[in-house]
Amino acid sequence: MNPDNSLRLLIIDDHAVVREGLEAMLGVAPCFERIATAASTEEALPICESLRPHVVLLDLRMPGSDGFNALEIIHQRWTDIRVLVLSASATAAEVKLARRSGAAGYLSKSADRATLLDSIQTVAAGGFVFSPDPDPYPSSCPALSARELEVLRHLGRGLSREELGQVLGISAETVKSHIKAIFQKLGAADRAEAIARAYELGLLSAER
Amino acid sequence: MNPDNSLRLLIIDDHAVVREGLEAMLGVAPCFERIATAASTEEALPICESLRPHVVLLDLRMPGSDGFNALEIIHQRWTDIRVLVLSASATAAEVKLARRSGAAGYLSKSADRATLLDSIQTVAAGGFVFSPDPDPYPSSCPALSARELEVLRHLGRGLSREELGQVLGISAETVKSHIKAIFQKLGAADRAEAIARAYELGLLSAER
DNA sequence: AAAAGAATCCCCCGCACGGGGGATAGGCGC
DNA sequence: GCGCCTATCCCCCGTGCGGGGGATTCTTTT
Repeated sequence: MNPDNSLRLLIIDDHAVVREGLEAMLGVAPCFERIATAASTEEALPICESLRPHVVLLDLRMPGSDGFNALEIIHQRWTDIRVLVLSASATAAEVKLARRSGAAGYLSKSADRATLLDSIQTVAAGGFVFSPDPDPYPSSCPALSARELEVLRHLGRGLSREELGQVLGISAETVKSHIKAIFQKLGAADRAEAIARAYELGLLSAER
Repeated sequence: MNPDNSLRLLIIDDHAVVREGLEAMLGVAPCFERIATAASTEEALPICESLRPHVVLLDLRMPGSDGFNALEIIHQRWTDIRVLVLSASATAAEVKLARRSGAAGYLSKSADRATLLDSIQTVAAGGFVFSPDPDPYPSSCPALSARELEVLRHLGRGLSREELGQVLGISAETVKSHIKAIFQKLGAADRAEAIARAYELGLLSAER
């Protein structure tokens, strides 16, 4: 599909182990012209500009500017760059959200090397990789919708209904409806419990 | 310290990417006789028996039987095997717990390749690696008091001030004071943000 | 075509929440 | 003894929160 030495790849992950590991693992494949790495979004942007990678491997969970930010920025600024999201927990809701944010694919870290290489090539060729495979995680959560997950994330930042509505461009009443649905699905009595349950279920993660 | 080709290493991580990445990354080092991998605790135990690795690289965050289990089992069954814990978030409490559970070392995934290799060799030689280095994470938490942490935990269970007061045997007003202090220390606007920050800072942990 | 779900918006209402003031004890350091 | 911190308790007060009831448009599924 892709001739040898033709792909430029950028790996964005805050963990050196994952970063260097991926580099070592993919470095032996003949299809890459160059593999670059970045530990943060800030570090990644100038590299995108200069290297013009075909594919970006992006970890969603990073401290500071979270992965979704990076995803949206890259997708909007360089529409030709294909972003393949690599995440620890592949929640259905998060996959959906990633897709809507412009990702070309979403891969669990549980994927093996062959799958990873395949996915990179597929994505580079203009394809999409959104495996509907549920991750071997607790996942006994009644699947929040993409919108609900988005609301939930902002709840964790201390936003009021009103503020949240402004951020999302919807009315505070709608936000209320979403929050109500979240409570019901997570079996939470209030926002605090909802956030706690979200962390326990892996819907939110400490290593952003 | 260690002659070439003398070390047997077992990598335990549920993420294939990390597993194979580490393998590829460490494979080039001359000090290893053999590197094996396992995706779960169940998979790892028979390998420990047959391979008798000198060092086990263990990821604490795994679904099902969590990492601490594996750590304790391995440490008790094969006292000569040195376990080097590799974790995403190096919470002080978690490091302490790992040490007490028999780990020979605790390393953040943010550690670079050289540090990792060093640590493996140190541990294999009978040494310990418990870097008191705070992770490049927010970690600027102004130390909640024991009582405040207790209150915080219950907040995550959705208790009201009144209920919380009954559980702790104090008045709801006092609970309010504690909550107020928690907000101030964590810079949170409300309970939801307090819980989120607590998880991010490692004050609360998803893998109980 | 019909059913189901998601996302959007609206009403009423009670009360718990969180911010602002305090006060009184006990423990620890020096 | 004096300061500092923590834990405990109390008041007032506005408003945001969450529960209850709805409605309308979509898309997706059946």
